Amino acid sequence: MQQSPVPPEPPIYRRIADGLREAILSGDLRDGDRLPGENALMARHGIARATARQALSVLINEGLAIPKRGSGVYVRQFRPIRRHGSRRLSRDRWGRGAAIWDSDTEGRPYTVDEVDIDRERAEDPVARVLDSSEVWVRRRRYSVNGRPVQLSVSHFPAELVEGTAITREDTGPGGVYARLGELGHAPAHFTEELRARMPHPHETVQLDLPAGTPVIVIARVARTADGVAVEVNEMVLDAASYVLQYDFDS
Amino acid sequence: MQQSPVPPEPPIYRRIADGLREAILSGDLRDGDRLPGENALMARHGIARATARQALSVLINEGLAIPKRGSGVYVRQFRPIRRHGSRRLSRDRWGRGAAIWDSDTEGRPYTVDEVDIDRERAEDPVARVLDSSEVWVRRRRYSVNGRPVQLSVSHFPAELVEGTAITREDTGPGGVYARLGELGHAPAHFTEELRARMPHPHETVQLDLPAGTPVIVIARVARTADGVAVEVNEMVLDAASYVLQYDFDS
DNA sequence: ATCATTGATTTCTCTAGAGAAGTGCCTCAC
DNA sequence: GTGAGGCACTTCTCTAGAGAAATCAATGAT
Repeated sequence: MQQSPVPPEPPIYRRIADGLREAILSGDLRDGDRLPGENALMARHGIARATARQALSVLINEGLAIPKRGSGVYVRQFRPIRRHGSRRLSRDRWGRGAAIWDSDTEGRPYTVDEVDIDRERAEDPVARVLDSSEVWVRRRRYSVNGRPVQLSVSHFPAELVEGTAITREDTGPGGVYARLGELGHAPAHFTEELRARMPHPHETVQLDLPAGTPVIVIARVARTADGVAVEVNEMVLDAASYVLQYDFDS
Repeated sequence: MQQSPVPPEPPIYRRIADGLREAILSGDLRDGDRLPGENALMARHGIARATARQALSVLINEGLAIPKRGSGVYVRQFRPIRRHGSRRLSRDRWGRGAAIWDSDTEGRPYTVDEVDIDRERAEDPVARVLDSSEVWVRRRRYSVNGRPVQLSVSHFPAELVEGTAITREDTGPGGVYARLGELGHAPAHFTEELRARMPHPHETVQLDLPAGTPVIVIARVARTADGVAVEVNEMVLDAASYVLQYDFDS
């Protein structure tokens, strides 16, 4: 026997999800619009509640819709912030309007929600890169317009920054990089390693992420002109809130 | 009245999911191990099938587990490829062992699965950046070890590349960039815009993605030394298969 | 006018059961 | 030995129903 020549048609919940997705992607349903809810889908298609929920959960896990308990299911909106890798190269040499993706022009105020500073024993990869078993750790959460968008954990070699403003909440003008400069260890080279994955539960809570939202994880290593690593910074970004931009030559 | 002082304990399905996640993240369950399935969870916790499924679906949507119909649910593995942004800067100046995340050392063979070349009318953002309403489009799929990992769609201004090898399947030695160089339009500056999101259905099919896997979308613009855009390349990467690395100064 | 309460609507959690469909192993015929 | 068939086990899809919990608007009391 050959393989069945009829492509088996997809299950009900998927056909319903496909229809709704089509409506969203085609623009029939726009940012913030209300989708037909469980009851509406049950009535219209003559299906059980669980099946209607399954259809909606497809869109929710795809990040296209957001459920609001007691209210309804709504089309999600996407209005990201632009984050530049290397500032030095990305100055408006090639002007505006050249971007592929829309993004809110800078100018939105970043606020630091939570700060937590500690001296700790360094974990393995960090210890190896910084060549130091003890580190000062600065944990912060950033928000824009009241919405948390980024978690950041910076590590510094303990002996290097001991007693400086880097170990205090207020790092002074210019921030930690200015302080490192004063110590004769100004960062000159950066390496950013970048991944995307689904968030862990504590990240979901701290960033207030709806289902279906990945996070972008950036591990940045800052080095002096001599190649000595002076900072390891692991950032966790709400992927729906960011467009990252990197510019380079050659 | 004050707010309820008792934090309401999470629902059953979530407590079960938390337990399993703990086992995975702590290493009790390792790559490829089999998780307790629906029947096991039903028996052990005295719950209905739907509730057991709900617990498992949490882990599946988090990308921690992969269901295999007729067989079981298994712990997912993560062994990414490293992709370098700027080759020029990232030469081993700062040696090996300095990376934060493990990744398979290069050397794995890329293969191009599918190629599709067409002359088309350019869509809006591409037309604006390339300053050209007609483009040649090269669509490709890349695989590593037989697994598809990346989709890539390159756009070139039609008048610029008309009649060259860029419009043919075999672009010759050095690829499209060598051909652009021969035309006097060698790429010198690159801008990469980068997002992460859940995949669209056709991406799920083409990359054979399990649930809970985000994609990384990179829009790269290549420009000549004069700042003229000569290529727009939109890439879609399986996020579980990649670590991206960018190096820059200042 | 302002605030508390009520009620309708909505999503969320869970039970119980049933058949379909894919996987993998074992047995039996050859 | 080797292959075919069957069987147990697994995930997948769906039905029907019920109560909990959050939201939102309207109503009523102050």
